[in-house]
Amino acid sequence: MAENVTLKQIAAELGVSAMTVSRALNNLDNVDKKTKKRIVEKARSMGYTPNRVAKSLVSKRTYTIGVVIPEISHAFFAQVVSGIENVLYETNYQLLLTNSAEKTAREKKALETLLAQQVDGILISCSEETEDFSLYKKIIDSGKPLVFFDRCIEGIGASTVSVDDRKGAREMTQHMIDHGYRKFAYLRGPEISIGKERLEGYRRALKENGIEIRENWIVQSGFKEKGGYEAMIQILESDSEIPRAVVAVNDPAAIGAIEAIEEYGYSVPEDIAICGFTDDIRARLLKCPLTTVVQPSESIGRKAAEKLIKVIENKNEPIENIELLTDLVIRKSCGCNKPV
Amino acid sequence: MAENVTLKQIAAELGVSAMTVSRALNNLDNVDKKTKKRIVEKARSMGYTPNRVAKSLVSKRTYTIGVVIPEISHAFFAQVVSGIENVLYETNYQLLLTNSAEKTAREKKALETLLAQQVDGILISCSEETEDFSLYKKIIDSGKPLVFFDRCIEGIGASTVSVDDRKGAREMTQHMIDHGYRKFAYLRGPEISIGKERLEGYRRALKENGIEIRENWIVQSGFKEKGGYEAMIQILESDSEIPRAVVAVNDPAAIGAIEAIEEYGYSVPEDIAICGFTDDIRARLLKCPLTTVVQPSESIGRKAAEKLIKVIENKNEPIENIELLTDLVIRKSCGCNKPV
DNA sequence: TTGTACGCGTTATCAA
DNA sequence: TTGATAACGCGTACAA
Repeated sequence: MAENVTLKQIAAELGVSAMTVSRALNNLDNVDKKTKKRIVEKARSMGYTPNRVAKSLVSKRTYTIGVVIPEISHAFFAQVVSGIENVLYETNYQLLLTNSAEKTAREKKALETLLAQQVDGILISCSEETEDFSLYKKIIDSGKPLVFFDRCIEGIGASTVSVDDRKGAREMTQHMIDHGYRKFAYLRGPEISIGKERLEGYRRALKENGIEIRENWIVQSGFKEKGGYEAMIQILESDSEIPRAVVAVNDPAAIGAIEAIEEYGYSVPEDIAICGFTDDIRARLLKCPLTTVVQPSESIGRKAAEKLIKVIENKNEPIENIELLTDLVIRKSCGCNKPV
Repeated sequence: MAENVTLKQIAAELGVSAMTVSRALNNLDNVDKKTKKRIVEKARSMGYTPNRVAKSLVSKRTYTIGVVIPEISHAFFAQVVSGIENVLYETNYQLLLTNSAEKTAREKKALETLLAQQVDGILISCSEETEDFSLYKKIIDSGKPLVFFDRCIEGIGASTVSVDDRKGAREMTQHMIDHGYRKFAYLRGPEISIGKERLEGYRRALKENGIEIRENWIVQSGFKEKGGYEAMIQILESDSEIPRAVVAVNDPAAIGAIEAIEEYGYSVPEDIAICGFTDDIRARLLKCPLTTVVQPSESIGRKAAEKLIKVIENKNEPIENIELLTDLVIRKSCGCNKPV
């Protein structure tokens, strides 16, 4: 295969030095107009493309951003990535995408590879499994720019971009309370930022309204359909009673739970009202459209990428915890247009 | 910030040469066991990470694959990327993701950047807009491994991985014909591979059954909801008659068309039956679930990545046009469980 | 205006 | 078993 054309080759063809070619092609200094013209034309005709690898080795900049997400095929993350990509396109950075598949080990490997690749910065949304933050800390302490998005670790020296999960969950729960529900269950996510924050929002809302918090109705569901399904079954079988309303950590979990509810012969929202979080693309299309909390996914990606680039380009950029606002989307699954 | 540790630094600490460190860390040759142990430990304690940029400069390999897709937030492509990512993870390649946003200009820039980055190979699904294949041809002719997926250009020297679109469209249309429909309209995509193939499948099916093909009911819709909506309106207003059945180039177009149909006071499938292509995540969830053709999106990504890696690692790898099979998913929108 | 020398971090090659 | 040297392609610094 035709090897890539190099500065040296162009120089040889033209009988000038490689340096002159470099200068001409980078619009630098004073290069004789005629020489420059010859060089530019020759470069084009030979199909020259600057070798970024060599450039990076010298400049210690790769103009590449590493992104670690827990699951690409999850629509929310796809949209976040889309937001990131748009910013990087505008700013001439490249996107190196890795997937942790929710596994700590895979996330670790991804981060190490990104560092080896000399990415200029890292955007990461933590895997569901990760409990040990020491690797994040090490990277941050080494001075490598890093920004968390969506599933963030605050207080370890990096900026974060997330939605105000606690507030969103609290408002959602409050909405259900306002409608008269009193017997609540909660499908909780793992012990990472958003899981914790949303549960806390749920707890607050109940507490503020003097409603009993049944700990055995706060069940671990993870972030996926299957976990939601299983957690819901656990609740339905745990007691002689069933909850009147369920708040789920996200839409996939809620969708799984609905399946369980219906398998047990109950209907949504007449017997059990339920709401989610995320506004999954499917939420509005369900037989009983899901009430949920919208997260501005594309904006999260944009903001995170913008912040990261600021950090990269200005070492004094302050650490920020950026919170975007959520909105409630009231559909049918919360039963708020029907009597309790 | 703490600069990255280099071989030289480790060597200096240990009083050996950089070369020995390199050998020890790469499990090469004969390195004294004790020396090796000392080196490995030192490397770990100093937090050494090999610099891939420097490695690449020497080896001319980056273990990086560039992917160009038309739209990340499109669920189908997100799944394809997921399939690609899985293969790359298993084979220790990295994924450089770019988005053409369906624009030729952006696609061109993406390809040039990927080449400058010295990716080992390229996976691309053509943008909707692209009509000039000379850049693809130039890249392929230069010997840079490239594999098309989903939206492919055949016959210009690169392998392709796609579904048998023509067959899928033909079967879908045949299914509607079997159910008794005779007055068909078609929402067509752009003039790229899959657009052409599906239209051809549609034409064949009608022809084989001796059904009239109304050219003014074959309308350009593009690949998105908005285009489908507008195309459908054009059909509904073009004539005193309306079609009894509509075959759409993909699900988003069909979804847009359904909106138009309903706005005009018709219902699906009673007045107008419709089917799509892709099995979008929303298809099954629509008020009237959409009959469609399933494409094995994740497999497309896997196969394309696997083929590309074979091409990279074996220069004699033959050019193939890999076709994956589609399946019909009969839901309600084709009206096949109701009288015509 | 143009050229030379050198270094970025790694590996291949040949010598010790 | 280990080391010295050169090379990958480019850009900085200095010299001509």
